[in-house]
Amino acid sequence: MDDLDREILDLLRANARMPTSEIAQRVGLSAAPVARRIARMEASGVIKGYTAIVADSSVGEIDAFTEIRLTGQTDTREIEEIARQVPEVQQFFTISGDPDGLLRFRVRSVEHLQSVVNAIRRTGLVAGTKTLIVMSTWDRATDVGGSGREQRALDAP
Amino acid sequence: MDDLDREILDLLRANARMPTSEIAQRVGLSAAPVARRIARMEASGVIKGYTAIVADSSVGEIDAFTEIRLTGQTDTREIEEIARQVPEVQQFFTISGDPDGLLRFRVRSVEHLQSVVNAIRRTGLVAGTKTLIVMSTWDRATDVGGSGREQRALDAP
DNA sequence: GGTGAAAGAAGGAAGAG
DNA sequence: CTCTTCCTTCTTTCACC
Repeated sequence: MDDLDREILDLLRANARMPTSEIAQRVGLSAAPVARRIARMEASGVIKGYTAIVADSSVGEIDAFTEIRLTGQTDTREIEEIARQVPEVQQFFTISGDPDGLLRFRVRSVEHLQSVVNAIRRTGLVAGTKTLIVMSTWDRATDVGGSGREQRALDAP
Repeated sequence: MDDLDREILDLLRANARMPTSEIAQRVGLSAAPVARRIARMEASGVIKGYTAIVADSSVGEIDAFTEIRLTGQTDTREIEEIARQVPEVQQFFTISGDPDGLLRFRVRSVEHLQSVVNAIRRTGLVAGTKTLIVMSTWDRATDVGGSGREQRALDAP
């Protein structure tokens, strides 16, 4: 993991479908070593995957978050069990503090939302939930003009 | 937007780097119409982009969410202004209810986290913040075994 | 939506620094 | 040990049916 790897990661975060040859050109290498670096990062788990960012509303779906508070004796790792039981859950985050976790899911309607929230409660693992319905989303990685380095302003703490 | 488009979306969500030829094979079409459909969805804004999912901890970064409550007179669309002023912000979500928004960002350290939270407060747009530090993440789209259709359990409300 | 040809990208092998 | 340069194979893209 050197600076070149981090540059490659930034470019892939901005556009996961960017050809290796273009990445190579931007970081000042030829294509072969870039491909090898990407393969290495995929194998080592630094890169967990590539995904398309879809405007849920244009597919007629609702994007929502549910904060969950686990029951006293529940290990935070059991949040995975909720995701397993509720197939609408797309992502979860284990949180240090309050709440204990954040679930993100997509539903087709408000009725469907209700049934998903109830399914989460029915797992018996959660002491309480609070659901946040997303009205709009924005992502720097895919925003226009965001074409590389300016996406990582992590240099100035 | 027909069922074929939705299948293609599912496959791209699961693996944005999947070759068009393989998508074509899975949905039972040839490569050319699949490429046309993807291009159309990109142009119409259904597909907003493609991104790599990176294990932040392996890059030595902290992933965090901050719930924000806006000051009384602030339009929810001004959350965009916060993202513009605080370059560490990677994503934001406009929420219906309480809180008004959710910001997601990456930082290098706890000190850096503090400075970002303060930068958010300093915008003058927020009445309050609550920050959630992510300990672990999971994403169905990139989870092993998630190879297509079973990711969309949206059929049974 | 399918087909076929041209342009381009990916992956592998050999060699230079 | 890592980058570069080819070379082959596969993919994408564009014409047109």
